[in-house]
Amino acid sequence: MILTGEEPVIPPEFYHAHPEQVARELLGKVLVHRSAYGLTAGIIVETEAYYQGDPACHATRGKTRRNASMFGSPGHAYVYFVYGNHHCFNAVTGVAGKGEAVLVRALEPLEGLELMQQRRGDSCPHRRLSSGPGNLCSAMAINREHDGVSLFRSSLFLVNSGKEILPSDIALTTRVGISKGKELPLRFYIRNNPYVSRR
DNA sequence: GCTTTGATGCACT
DNA sequence: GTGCATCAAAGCG
Repeated sequence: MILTGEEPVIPPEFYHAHPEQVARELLGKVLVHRSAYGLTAGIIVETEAYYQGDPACHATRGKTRRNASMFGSPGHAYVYFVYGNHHCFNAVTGVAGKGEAVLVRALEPLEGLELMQQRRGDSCPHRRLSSGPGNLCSAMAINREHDGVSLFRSSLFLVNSGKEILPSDIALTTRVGISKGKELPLRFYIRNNPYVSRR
């Protein structure tokens, strides 16, 4: 599949739903970044939901400078820096003020492959270009400058691919890398997709 | 202030 | 499978 540039941008209303639903529906959608150096895009193949009251959710202990954009309008980005090395990209969902979001964990590279490779380094195998939340931010050049930006009218946005993901193709598991709420099944990925970060 | 920990990834065994 | 780089927030006092 190749982007024509005519794909409809996903409207803000799409994000006005429970993060669990958005996490499921984001699979198969395309994340696009028009940077100064060129365009990169990938199909979302792995997501995790973080909701109000969820012990693993960054918003659970209240609003801080770091997580402030989580409490903003749905359809905006929440990007944070973690482990001193990596950025993680989320789409804010639900209702403004609640602090709910969907973490995008892996993309199937679609456009700007050379640029992604350049950003990730020559030794990075194709399969790992944008597999894992830190890797995908690196490949897409997503960083804290994107924290809080609109996902429907900025250079970072989502479009419909027209590709339909069947419920039977979606796997549901527990989330990766958390210590609280680890038993909750809130991770979604496209079954048998080679770009998913972990089985 | 000072310590701990984290929604990670990579090199190495 | 294990160890560790690296640092900003959060938690504590």
